[in-house]
Amino acid sequence: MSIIEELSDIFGEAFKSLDLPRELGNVRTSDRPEMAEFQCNGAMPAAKQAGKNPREIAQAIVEHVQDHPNLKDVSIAGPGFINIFVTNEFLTKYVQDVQLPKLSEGETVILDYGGPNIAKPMHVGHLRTGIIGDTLRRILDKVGFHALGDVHMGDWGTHMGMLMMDYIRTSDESIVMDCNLEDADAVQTLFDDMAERYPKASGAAKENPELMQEARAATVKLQNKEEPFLSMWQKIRDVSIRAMERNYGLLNVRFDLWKGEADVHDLIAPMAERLKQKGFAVQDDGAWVIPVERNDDKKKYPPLILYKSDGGVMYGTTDMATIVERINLYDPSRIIYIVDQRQSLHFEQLFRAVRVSNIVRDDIELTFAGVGTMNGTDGKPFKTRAGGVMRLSDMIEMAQSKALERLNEAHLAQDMSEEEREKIALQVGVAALKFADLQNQRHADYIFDLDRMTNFEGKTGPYLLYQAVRIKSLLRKAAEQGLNIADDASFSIHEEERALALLLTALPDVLTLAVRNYTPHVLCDYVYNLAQTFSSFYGNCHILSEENENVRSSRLKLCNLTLERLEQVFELLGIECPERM
RNA sequence: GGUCCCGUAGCUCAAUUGGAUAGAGCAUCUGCCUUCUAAGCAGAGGGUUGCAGGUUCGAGUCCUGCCGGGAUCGCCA
Repeated sequence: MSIIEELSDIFGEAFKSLDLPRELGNVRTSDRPEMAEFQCNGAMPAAKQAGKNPREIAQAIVEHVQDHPNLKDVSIAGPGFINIFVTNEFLTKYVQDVQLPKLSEGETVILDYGGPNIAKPMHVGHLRTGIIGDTLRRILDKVGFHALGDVHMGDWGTHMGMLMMDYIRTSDESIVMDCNLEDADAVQTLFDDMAERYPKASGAAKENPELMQEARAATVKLQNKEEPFLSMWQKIRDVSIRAMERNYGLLNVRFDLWKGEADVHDLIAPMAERLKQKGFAVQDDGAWVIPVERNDDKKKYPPLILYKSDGGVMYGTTDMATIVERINLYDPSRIIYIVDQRQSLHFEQLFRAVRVSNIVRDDIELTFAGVGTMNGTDGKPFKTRAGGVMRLSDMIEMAQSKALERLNEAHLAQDMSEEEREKIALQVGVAALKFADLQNQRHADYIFDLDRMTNFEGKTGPYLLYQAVRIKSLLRKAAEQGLNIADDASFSIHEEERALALLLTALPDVLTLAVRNYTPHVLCDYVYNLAQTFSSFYGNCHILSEENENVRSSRLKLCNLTLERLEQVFELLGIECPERM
């Protein structure tokens, strides 16, 4: 139980004793620290329901909880706010025993937050869905779900046909086939070659109908598992996965499932047959579609296209088949799509289609967790200075080298080897990149400014790492000097440490909030707040030189607990923290 | 034209889902390094929450109508 939950219980009981709903007793942290540590606002809605004066109800509640041993002071303010201060003993207990919420008994949740196409370099567009999705996966896993991240790559479309035909036409199949997957350099060379070829092949096919025809034919042969297409495709896929693993790895973004559209190819025909037989799919303009209109739609709603009029399938079809596969293999209670907000219509169609056709039971929750577009400082979709699409690997490299520059300027990590410093620079750069992104609300568009992000001052990833490293350094010094850290019995919280102590207890409720709305940014807010409050404490209270043994050992304990909490959140955000810098 | 999203300090973003005096960072200004890492700390200035109504004890948040920006609207993904 969290401190908020226990307080809510106390006040919930009080409301219940007045024949009012328990929920009115819900307590929250106060946004007015000088007036209260916690507050309960239930008296006002209660007054509305009961037709009474809110202050009278508040008064009754206060009288009911007046002598509770955990509460130091309870008072009424304004129209009926109940302001709460807790006792030191109560706070001390919770500071030392922060339990993360248990929101599931191991239900399976599938998160879909990848989507890169094979044979194409990853670009900045993959950054946001990747890190938000990965963080949500970590959060859900932490609170008791069995969370599975699926990369769901695009590996089965006409773009494969175009690329393969290009190799065949230039008699360069061997470049693909002879590549040794164990040789990192060879893999990189082939990947670069594909990255260069694909846009050319694609452009040529768009202009020349004959080439397009060839590419389509090759794609069909691939889908029929014919050689040499199948082997070639497998090689291209393997090499691409290596590249994805590298990029995602640098960002600490992990997946449990490396599946792609190809994995569900064989499920499509039987699924479509069933849909036709049962009448869920109908013919329209030569295409097979699933109508998904509803009576309360204000405007006619476009159907999901199952088969195009030329017999080909669309991404809605593969997405449906993917849902079929996921239900068959993993029996999830939720599927969450962390994808670009601009696809909201597509997913609404998809969800309606699988519901009306009874592919998905009512008790399975399908969620479209759309993410906003990443724009440049001009407010338009993010581009490089030259106007092109920025590769993800280039962006990570820029963040790293900027971090290295700043480390040198600030005279940090100067006593280390160059290799160590490089590693720290990567950790700092990635922290900057991820935190800059994760702290924004998920669904809104946001402006991505590399210069601002790599400034490393204020509300940034590097600030967080800096605070954590400072604590580590302090604790090392304390250990060297043989100083004691307070144990449970001797630990006490003093006035100037109270704000920090209160924050240390707040993580469970923040986590619950992040899960409820799938919004990791509340965690960023929390961790920054904690780091800043610690920094203020650190500036105001000297620790190692404190002469009062009890005060010193208790402060060391607070340092320990703060570090623990910071590292817990870093883990959830997929941010690595160095030992020293 | 329909639908969806957005509009909060000079800039970039928050605001615990309807709560008290709308908070942070950057930028600007003032202090603080012979004591634990100054990527820091303490403080100041900066707001008609796009506009106009409505709902109620109470609105940045909900409703209606405007204005402005973006996305999207069947055979691409």
